[in-house]
Amino acid sequence: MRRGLADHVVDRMIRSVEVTHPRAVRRHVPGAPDLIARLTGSRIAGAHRRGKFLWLTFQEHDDALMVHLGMSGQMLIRSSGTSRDKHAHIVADLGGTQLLFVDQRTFGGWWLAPLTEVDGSVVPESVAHISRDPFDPAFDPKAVAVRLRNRRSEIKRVLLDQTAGMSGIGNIYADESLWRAKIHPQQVADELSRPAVARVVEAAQVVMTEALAAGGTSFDSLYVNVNGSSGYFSRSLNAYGREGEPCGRCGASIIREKFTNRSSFYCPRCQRLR
DNA sequence: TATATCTCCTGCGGGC
DNA sequence: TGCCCGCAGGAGATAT
Repeated sequence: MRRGLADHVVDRMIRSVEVTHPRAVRRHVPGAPDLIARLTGSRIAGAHRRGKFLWLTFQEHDDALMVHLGMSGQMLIRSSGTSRDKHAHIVADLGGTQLLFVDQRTFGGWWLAPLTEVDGSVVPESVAHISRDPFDPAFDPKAVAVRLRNRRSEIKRVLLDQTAGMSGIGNIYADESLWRAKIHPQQVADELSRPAVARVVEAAQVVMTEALAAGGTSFDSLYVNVNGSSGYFSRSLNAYGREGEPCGRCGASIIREKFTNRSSFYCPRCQRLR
């Protein structure tokens, strides 16, 4: 999505902004009128990302437009005059084209945040606490493995914690990474061996690289790029969503278990709790 | 201070 | 057919 935005919106000026759902801008504390006023007339300078956080920078000022897609958010490019999507909560007119923020479940949103320097990188303040993701040039797998292994919590919880050492991993990629590394999701991180944690980090890098190459993981029309096309990584999933199906490695039936208001999928034979 | 749980939300599918 | 319930899940707030 970041790449798509870089291709379609960089160097474009925001001519007007319309906010039709207050929840979409709830993280912009001064409110929708302030967000609209500060974006209008701004020319987009760049599109950036860390983990699941996306932001646009501008030529005129040092505030970044933060974008988080939550579960169902989309950033879509449409020709002006195209019929409005029911869940298009924010529309930015770029002159001839529109940048839409569409979000069915309203977990995502837009807000402005000042840029700041953290650990040698310039990022929005909202991202200062978020760990680097595996595609960050400064991502250090060995240092990340040490940080993860310091946590006395289940390894899957640690992977989902965006501040724990590595960001960008959600429920799907956590299950896929742990399947690949042959680690049980409930294994406590600080009870894992150094090689085992290193294996998890490496597996996460591989899983996310493959997913990125496939355009992301899509199960339905909610997961699309800026042009509305879906990713195809879901066809490559080994554990997530495969309850009762044979493990591609050993043939055992994939198990689904409740995990903090969501589900974990894993192979009971390859991923034993030790 | 570290870790765990709750909450927000909408559309869909299943059960009755 | 219509109603109700559970489920999906990211991240901040709140609780332990």
